[in-house]
Amino acid sequence: MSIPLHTTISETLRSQIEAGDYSPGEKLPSEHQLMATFDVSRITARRAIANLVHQGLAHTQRGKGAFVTSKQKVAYSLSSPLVFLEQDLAQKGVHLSFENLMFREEIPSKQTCAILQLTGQANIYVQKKLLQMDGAAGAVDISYLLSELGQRFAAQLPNNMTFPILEKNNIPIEHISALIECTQADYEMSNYLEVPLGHPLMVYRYTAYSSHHRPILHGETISRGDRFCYVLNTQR
Amino acid sequence: MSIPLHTTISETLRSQIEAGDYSPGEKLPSEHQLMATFDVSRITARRAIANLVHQGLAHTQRGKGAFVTSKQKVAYSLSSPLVFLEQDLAQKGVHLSFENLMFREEIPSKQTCAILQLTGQANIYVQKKLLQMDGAAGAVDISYLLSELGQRFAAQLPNNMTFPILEKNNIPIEHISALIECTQADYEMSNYLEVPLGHPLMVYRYTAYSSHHRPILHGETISRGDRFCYVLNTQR
DNA sequence: AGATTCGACTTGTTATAACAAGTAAGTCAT
DNA sequence: ATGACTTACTTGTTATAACAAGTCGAATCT
Repeated sequence: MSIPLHTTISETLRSQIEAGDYSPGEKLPSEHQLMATFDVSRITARRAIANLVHQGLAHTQRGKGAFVTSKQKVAYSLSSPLVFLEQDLAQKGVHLSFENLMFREEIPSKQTCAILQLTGQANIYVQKKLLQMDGAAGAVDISYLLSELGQRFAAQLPNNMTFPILEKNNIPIEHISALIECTQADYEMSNYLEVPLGHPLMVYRYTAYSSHHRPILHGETISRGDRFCYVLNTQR
Repeated sequence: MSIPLHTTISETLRSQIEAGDYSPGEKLPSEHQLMATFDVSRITARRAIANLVHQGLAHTQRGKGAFVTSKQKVAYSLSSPLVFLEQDLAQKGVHLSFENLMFREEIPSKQTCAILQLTGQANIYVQKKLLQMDGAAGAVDISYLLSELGQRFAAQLPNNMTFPILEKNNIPIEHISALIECTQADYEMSNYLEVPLGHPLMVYRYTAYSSHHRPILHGETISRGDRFCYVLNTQR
């Protein structure tokens, strides 16, 4: 069984990257250079570069070229006691900032009603924030908050992360139930996070409970898989 | 600014998938059908399908066609008390089996030495297993075990998961330190896990400690991002 | 009834080609 | 020194084309 040409070329380039011939951030040969070097068509050269992009080893920019990706993940701790994202990243020398994309009251979906244990005709507040790490888009946080809390802190929430505001106002989070999965960037997320379509994303889907096991906040943090990871410790 | 044709087509197909026009497992229109429907070249039709594949919405098979992916993730619990993978999945009606790919003694890397706190010229046992869920490849587990444990349980370990063997032999795991990240499948992993190149994978990288905080096992479980997720509960 | 073959359909690979759109460096005018 | 313009290089989009390799169902043979 023969190996496709585009695979041969991309594996050659990968070996060169891994051997240190190309450093993170360094420009890879252009499509024309690859055509000449390997005596192939442009479509084959492009496919080889696309293979590297699909493996997260390179990224391309129209008019500029293809570059080796810079690998630098920030680890967020999931262990007890809860540490807030901003503080956790600040300890690691990463500046977290964010852009408020949405903050409004709306009718919750049935699923959100179930998760937040809402009765009657209660509304919720939905927030959407684009989190930037050292100025570069890193994650999108979408969350749903009990209406009474959304109203109460409407002035503060669009400009702050939610957990610290609750903490400051004597609404401490006692317990978080969460799921971690990875997905692939669709067009919406690829635009927000400045990644190619299909880029791996980590989703931290959480429900936060205050005292008496009351769910008050539900949401998900969708972060770039190449920029973010989670660490945790489990005791018997 | 105009939207590329291939994006228009793939977004149309995506809407149809999400509207239920195509059920999970159902065949999508062939490239020729898309060419006729949208009056485009084959390369544009192929690119539209590739967009869906990159988003995890479809998968293709040469000679057969393109199919809507079946979304079914298995959640593995990371919470205390530790539950072993086999039992956890069995409770969810998923049969876990595995194929032993490697079990041998070797000289550890410097990194593995540091993690397992090895002194002198100690060796370790490396194991590689392909985990199958209901017969389909779901994860690859690669782990490094203290040499004395590898030797002692050499007959049992290739045919069993490691944690239960240690438990049965009074070497209980007291604490696990772990990192969760996602990556993209390279050629090796795409072959093992039967996914396209670049498919998102979840990596659970762990170090397990026995009594007296002694690290005895280090490894990583690399699982298909479309088949697997983690759930956890965090208390204050 | 089962095995084999064949034809049609399907995706995968590789080629040539033209034009669009973005970037960067050099040149020129102010 | 700065801004505008030009040129060259780069990736992105879309087209046509041919052949390879896999799948499936129908027809034929044993």
